[in-house]
Amino acid sequence: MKLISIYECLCDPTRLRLLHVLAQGPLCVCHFQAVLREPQVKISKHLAYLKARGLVQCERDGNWMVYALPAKPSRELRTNLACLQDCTGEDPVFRQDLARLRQLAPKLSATGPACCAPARSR
Amino acid sequence: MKLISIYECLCDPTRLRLLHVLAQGPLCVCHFQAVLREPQVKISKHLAYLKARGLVQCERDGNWMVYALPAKPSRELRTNLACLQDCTGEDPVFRQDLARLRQLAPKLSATGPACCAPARSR
DNA sequence: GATCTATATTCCTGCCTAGGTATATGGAAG
DNA sequence: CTTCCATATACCTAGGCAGGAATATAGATC
Repeated sequence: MKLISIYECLCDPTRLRLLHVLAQGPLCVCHFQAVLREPQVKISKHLAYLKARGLVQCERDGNWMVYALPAKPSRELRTNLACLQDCTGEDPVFRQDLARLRQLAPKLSATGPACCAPARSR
Repeated sequence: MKLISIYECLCDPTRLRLLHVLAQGPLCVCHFQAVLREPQVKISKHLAYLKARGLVQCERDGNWMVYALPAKPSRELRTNLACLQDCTGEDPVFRQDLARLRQLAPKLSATGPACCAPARSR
């Protein structure tokens, strides 16, 4: 029953925040650290959890790992992610995450979703 | 963060089945036993879990405890229950539960949501 | 090859939960 | 008051997960 693994992913606040932010577009781990203000281990482990259950995909880009929602989400996943977006509107934690993500926006459009990228080939 | 407790409730198969069946209307514990074909302890404990988090309400009717979805569900709960209904369509387990519920229908309309009720005042 | 950086993994501890068995409760009926 | 029925709770065991600290890995740079 695959639905269950979706809900298992959704029943932790950190993972909800990750998915909520990911809905805005792909992101690398260190950007997640900046947006959520949580330690690297915590972020990495929750992303691994999500990946093991197919809620996110990832791709290496140099030193950085860029995470994204699946290109072709299942019907259940699509429905539930939409539902999540629908439920996060008022909560200050989610709003603050988005606010910090927006602060990163200029850097993102310069370098892509991978991080700070001081000396990278693009 | 109340959303989390909703998802905590949704991440167990038995609880999903209970909520799915409850969407059809209130029901007593022994009817749940018949519909899910699960032992009484299991049903009772999961209903208690749901109740503790406000996903169901209950009311005593003689010897029977009748469980129901909240009269005024929060926005998050409403959205997620709708989403759940949307995701359960094809799964054989959920379909079978509904089929067994329908078999109980004549008895239900005779006695109300409380059980077999051999000698009851209505 | 040595080093640095970003990220992943391992190990540990504490907590929560699922499931079962046995037992308790609370109301109805005799 | 005793018995019976439906349901709830206590107790136990095994497993999973969250979080942190320390360490490993993989690619880039020198």
